Amino acid sequence: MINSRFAVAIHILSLIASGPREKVTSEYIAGSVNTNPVVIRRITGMLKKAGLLQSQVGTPGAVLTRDPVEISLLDIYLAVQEKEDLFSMHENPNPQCPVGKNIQSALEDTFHTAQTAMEKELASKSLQDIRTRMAL
Amino acid sequence: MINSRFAVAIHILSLIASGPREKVTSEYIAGSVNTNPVVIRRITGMLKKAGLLQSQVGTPGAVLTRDPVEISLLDIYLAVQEKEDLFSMHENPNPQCPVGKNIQSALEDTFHTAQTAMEKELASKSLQDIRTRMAL
DNA sequence: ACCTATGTAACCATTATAGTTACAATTGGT
DNA sequence: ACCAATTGTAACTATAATGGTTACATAGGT
Repeated sequence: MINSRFAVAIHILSLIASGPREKVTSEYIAGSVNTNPVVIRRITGMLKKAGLLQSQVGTPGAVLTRDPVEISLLDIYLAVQEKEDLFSMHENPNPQCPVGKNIQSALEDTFHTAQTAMEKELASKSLQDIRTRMAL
Repeated sequence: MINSRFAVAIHILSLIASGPREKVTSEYIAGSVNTNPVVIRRITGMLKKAGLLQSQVGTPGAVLTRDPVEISLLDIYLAVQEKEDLFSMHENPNPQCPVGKNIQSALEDTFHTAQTAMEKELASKSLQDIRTRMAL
């Protein structure tokens, strides 16, 4: 199961896209998400590192670096996910066994295809699409 | 990240599809997967509950209930996944806030679409496809 | 100077996962 | 009838990821 950072990140970016900068502090966002401000700042840090927003110590709030139409859900997803593989493999299957020897390469390709199908779907939706769905 | 039970389950079913029944004991499978026999029996239990294989206390091994061509990777995936949602949501966003109020329903649909894209890909591949890739 | 906010580090509680030990129940061979 | 082997589970452990929390250094705005 994919962690809730993705959902929270979309929530955060939606707020930043809407509010005036000074309003969307980590404190304020935390109030909307219903969590601790540090959790927000942690995720904000990931989004910043990915180049999706800008912020500064001492200056309240944050701003998007580009238009919500230009931010795909895949951009957001990749920003907050540390593992780049969606599926896990078991380590060290027995190479003496025909199945153990070949299972990994066989699965690698299949897993990659499935992951790509999901990511393609995320790539086709923008932050603005989500905002529109919320009637913002 | 999706747990390795899925990969192990495919491994297990591949062995059962190949070997003669008496040979593919949990002990033998564990040797190929490189783990503990109980881990194998645990996953085998899930696959059995999903109707993908048959086994009996006292009788070594297991058999598939249908042809590998008729077992999709989605069947296997669903058999070993307990949560049916791929994406997590944050609980209790603030209903006083326009975003907090609408984020969940907005994401629900989007997440569902992305998950479906991935599952559709898994549904299009069979256990036999994997076996073929392993040259079995 | 003072207040407020960001950015991090450090720590904790909870949960999922995989591995392990132990054992009851059942089958088949002798 | 007995024994060995095997499945099916329960229970426990270790590890890692996650989210929440406290604490604090740093920077801006008044």
